[in-house]
Amino acid sequence: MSRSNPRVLSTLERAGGFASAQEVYKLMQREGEKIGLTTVYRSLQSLVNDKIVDLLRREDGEAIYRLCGEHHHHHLVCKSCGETVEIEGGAIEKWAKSMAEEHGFRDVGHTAEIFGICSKC
Amino acid sequence: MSRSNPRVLSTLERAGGFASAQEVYKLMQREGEKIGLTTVYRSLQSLVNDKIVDLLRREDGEAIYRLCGEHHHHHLVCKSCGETVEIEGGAIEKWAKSMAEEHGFRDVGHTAEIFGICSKC
DNA sequence: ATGGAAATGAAAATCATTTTCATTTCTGCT
DNA sequence: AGCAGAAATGAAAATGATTTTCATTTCCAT
Ligand SMILES: [Zn+2]
Ligand SMILES: [Zn+2]
Ligand SMILES: [Zn+2]
Ligand SMILES: [Zn+2]
Repeated sequence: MSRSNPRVLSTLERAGGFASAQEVYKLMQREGEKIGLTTVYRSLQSLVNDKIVDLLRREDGEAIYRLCGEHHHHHLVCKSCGETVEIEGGAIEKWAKSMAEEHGFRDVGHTAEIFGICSKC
Repeated sequence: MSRSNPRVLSTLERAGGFASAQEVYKLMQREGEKIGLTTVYRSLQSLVNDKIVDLLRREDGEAIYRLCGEHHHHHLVCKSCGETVEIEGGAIEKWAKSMAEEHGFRDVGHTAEIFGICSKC
C-alpha cells in the first residue's frame, strides 16, 4: 500500500472538495505540478481507505472523491454547482433500522443523498 | 431511439430481476439466444428511459439494471444474495423535503438504499 | 412488390481505471 | 559519506465496460 501524496489532497481541497481522479490530475497539470496520473489514482484510493474522502459515483459511473467529515452523515448536493451541505440523518437512521428489522436483515448500512438546486443557482 | 428487444427484459426477469448488461448478454448466449451485445445495451437503456427498470451502480461502477415497480419507492438489498425488497420511504420523503427547505434547495430528489444480510444468508 | 424507417450486430473507438515494471527517492544503518 | 532494501513514482500497456460507426437485415405501410 502506498501513502497518499499530500499534493493530491491539497488539490482536492482547492477543487472545492469534490472531483474525479481525472479532474484532480488535469488541475494539477494546469498548475504546473509534476505528477503522474497513476499516483493521483493511488493517492485517492489511499485517502478513501483512510476514510478521509468519500468515494461516490457520477451518473455515468465515474468515481468522484469528496472531502468529508469523520462522523456518519449525509449530503445535500446542488445538481448545478456541486455545492454540498453535510446534514444529519436522524430520521433516516431510525427508518433504516426499523425497515431492516422488519424484514429480518442484519449487518445493515444505508446510503441517502438529497440533490436539488441551491439558492444561488 | 430503439425499442427494447423483449427477450432482454424476459432474460432480466429470469436472472432474478437484477443484472448487468454483460451478465444479461452472457446468460442469453448460454441459453442459445442469438443477440448482439449492442442490442442488449440498447434495450436496457430503453427500459431505463421507460422507467421499467432502475439503473444503479455496483461498487466498481458497473451499471446494473433492476426490475422495478412503477411508483416511487426504495430498496432493501441483501449484500450476499442480492435479494431485494421494495419498501416505502415515508420518513425519508419528509426528511428530504424538510432538509431541502431548510437549506433553500429546490427541485429536490433523493436516493436512499438500505443494504445488509438477509435472513436466509 | 417497393421504398423508407427501424432494428441489428460486428468491429472499432472511447475512456476510466488497473497493472506492469523499470527507475527514482527515501530511510535507516555503518 | 556510502550502501542496501523499502517505498514511491510514472510511463506505457492492459483491461473492461460502454458507445459509436456503419453496413446489412427486418419491418411496415402503401
Ligand atoms: Zn448550486
Ligand atoms: Zn445515516
Ligand atoms: Zn441474502
Ligand atoms: Zn423516497
